[in-house]
Amino acid sequence: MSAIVELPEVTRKRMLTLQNLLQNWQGEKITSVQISEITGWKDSLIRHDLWLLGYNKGVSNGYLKDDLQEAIGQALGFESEQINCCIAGLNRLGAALLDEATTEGSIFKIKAGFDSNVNRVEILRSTFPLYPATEMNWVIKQEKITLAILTVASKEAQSMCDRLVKAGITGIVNMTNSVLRVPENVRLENLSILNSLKIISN
Amino acid sequence: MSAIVELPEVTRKRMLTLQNLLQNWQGEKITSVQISEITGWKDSLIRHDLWLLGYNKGVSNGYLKDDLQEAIGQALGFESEQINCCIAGLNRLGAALLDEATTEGSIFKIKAGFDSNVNRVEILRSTFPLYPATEMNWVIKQEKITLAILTVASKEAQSMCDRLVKAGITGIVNMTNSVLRVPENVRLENLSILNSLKIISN
DNA sequence: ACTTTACTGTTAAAATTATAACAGTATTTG
DNA sequence: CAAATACTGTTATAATTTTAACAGTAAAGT
Repeated sequence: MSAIVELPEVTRKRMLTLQNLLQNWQGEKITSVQISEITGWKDSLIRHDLWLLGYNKGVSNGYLKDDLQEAIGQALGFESEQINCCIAGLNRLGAALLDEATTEGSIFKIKAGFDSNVNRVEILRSTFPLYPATEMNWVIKQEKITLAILTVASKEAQSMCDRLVKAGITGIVNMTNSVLRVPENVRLENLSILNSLKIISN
Repeated sequence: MSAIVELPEVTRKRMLTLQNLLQNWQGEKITSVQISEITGWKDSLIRHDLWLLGYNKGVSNGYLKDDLQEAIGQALGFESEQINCCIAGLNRLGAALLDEATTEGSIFKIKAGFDSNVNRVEILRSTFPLYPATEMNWVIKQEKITLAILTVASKEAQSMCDRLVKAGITGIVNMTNSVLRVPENVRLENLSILNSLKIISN
C-alpha cells in the first residue's frame, strides 16, 4: 500500500525544502541519511514522507536525484502553467521582493503592484505596472491574478487584506506583523521576520 | 498543576502571534472564542496553550488584554535587553529589511551589514555601518552581534552562513531558497517567500 | 558464487499535539 | 437573590506526527 488520501501539510513543506536541497545537490545519488545530515530531520522521517508520497524507486544505495526531484514535483503538482501574483504595499520591502521572486524564472509571475498611497505608485519604477489600490478590482480580474504578497504597514494590513479578498485573491503571503482574518477559502502564510528573530533568540 | 518543563515550539509560535494580535486589539477584554475566530485555532487549543504557559488569571468573561499580554511576554522571556543583529547580503531585499525590522522600536537592533561585494558596501547608504564580509569576524565580536538575517544570493548562502557561524553568530533567519547546514547550537529559521507562494497555490 | 554492507519500503510503537468534555466560577439577568 | 449564562482551567481522549525496527534487496567486496 502507499499514497494516502492527501499529503499532510508538514510533509508538503518538507518536500518543498527537499526540492530546494536537491537543486543544489552535486552528484546523481543521495541517501536518506545524507538528507538527514543537512536538514536535521530523522532519516526514517524522510523515508516515511517519500512513502506517503507514493515514491518507491529508491535503490539500495540511495535515490537517484533527478528521478526523485521529478517525482516530488509531480506529487506536489507544480508543472502547471504560470501563476499570477501581485504585491500590495510598495514600500522598500515590497519593491525589493519583485527582484527576488520574479527573477527565478519560476512559475510565479508578478503582474501588478498596488498601494493606497498614489504618490508611491507614481514615483516607483518597475518591470510591471503599478496601480493605486482603488484600481485593484478590475486589474486583478483582467490579469487573472490569484495570489498576493502583502507588504503594507501593519496598520493597513487588515483593510488591504480585505480588499484583496474582495477582489478575488485566493492566497496571501503576509509579510506584516499583523494577524489577519481571512475567509476559510483563502490560504494564508505568515512570514514575519520579527517573529522569526524572536524565535531564534531564545 | 500547570507549567511544564518547557514550552513546545508550536505553542511558542502561537503565543508570538497572539501577542501581535493583542497589540492591535481594541477593548480591554478578549475571550478564547474571539481569538479563535481571528486565528482559526480552536478555542480549546488556546486555553490549553495558556494553561501550559501557567496562566490562570482568566475570568468568567474572558481575559484582560493587558494582563495577558504581559504574562505571555514574561513566559516567553522578552524583556531582556537589546539584541544585536546584522544583515548579510546587501541587495535590495537586505537593504529593505532594516527599514522594517529596525524601526519597530523593538529589542532587535541592526548593528552592521555585510556583503562579499565591496562595491555594494561602498555605494549603499544606511543608518548603520556596512562592511565587506572580510571584516565580519572582528565586527561581530566588537558589536556583540548574535543574530543574522541572511539575504545573499542562493549560491552564496551556505558559504556566507559558514562565515557567520564561524564568527560566533547563534541564530540565522534564512531568507534565501537554499537549504542551510548549521551546527546544532545555531538556531535557524527559514523564510522562503517562494516556498510560501508554492504552499498557498495548491 | 557467496558474504557482507548499505540502503530502502513498510509496519508497528512512541511521542507529541489537538480536541472535546465538563466541573467550577464569576457575571449577568429576571 | 436565584437562575441562567458565558466564560475559564483542567483532565481525558482522539488525532496526528515522528521514530524505531526490521525484512527485503541491490550493490560491493572477497
